Amino acid sequence: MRLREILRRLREHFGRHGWWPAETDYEVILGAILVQRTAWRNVEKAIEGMRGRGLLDPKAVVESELYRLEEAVRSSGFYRQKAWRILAFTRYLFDEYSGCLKRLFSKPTEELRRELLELEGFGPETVDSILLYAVGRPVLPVDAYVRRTLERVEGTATGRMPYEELQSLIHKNLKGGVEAYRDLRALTVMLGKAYCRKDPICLPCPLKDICRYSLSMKAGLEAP
DNA sequence: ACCCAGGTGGCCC
DNA sequence: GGGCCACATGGG
Repeated sequence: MRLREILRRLREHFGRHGWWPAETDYEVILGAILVQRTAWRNVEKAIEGMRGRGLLDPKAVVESELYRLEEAVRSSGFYRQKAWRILAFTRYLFDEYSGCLKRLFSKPTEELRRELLELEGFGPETVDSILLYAVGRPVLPVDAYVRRTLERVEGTATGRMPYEELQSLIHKNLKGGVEAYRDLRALTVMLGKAYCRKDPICLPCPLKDICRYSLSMKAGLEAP
């Protein structure tokens, strides 16, 4: 897998961008839940909905009524499940860790990962996003953008591997630690958005000449 | 009136 | 392991 090369080109093209758009660790967790199968612009509204109701703080959330949380996050879609998942996680945080994220985060990566995966609505991508962007562990969330990028550069056999299998293959082939994984995740998202067919931007796609496959235009890896 | 977006869980074979 | 479905809103 040419992950080093992919990352090098993306960094050269977009600059370093180890982002997660959030002010606090708790907000990263909220965003990771709210963004499930949803466009980020709708998540922003939901976060603002929570901010407007004073709900960006775990203490406020755990004392809040479910319906109030639901109306706050309505714009993110699947709002009933998401409100419940946020409330259930926050209750668990208070029941098990006195509401202290630092205490939860102090566990070893594998143990913490297994524990978070037990929570309702915390699948592998949500958990790994939290591990990478809130806890700061070298774990790559394998999202749709990473998959589509690898499908085109390396082929569908790679892009469609089961989650854990693909993730460990990536971990084996890219050792740059937290910074590398944050950049790879962020920059593949930026690539997908920048080269979406509907986007008017017309620059050469930084990966075009190393793509073995171009399936559909949908993921946007075709240069315009 | 479609189709899609930075998933997850349940059910089926 | 893989295929299908519900979950729901906002934008193109």
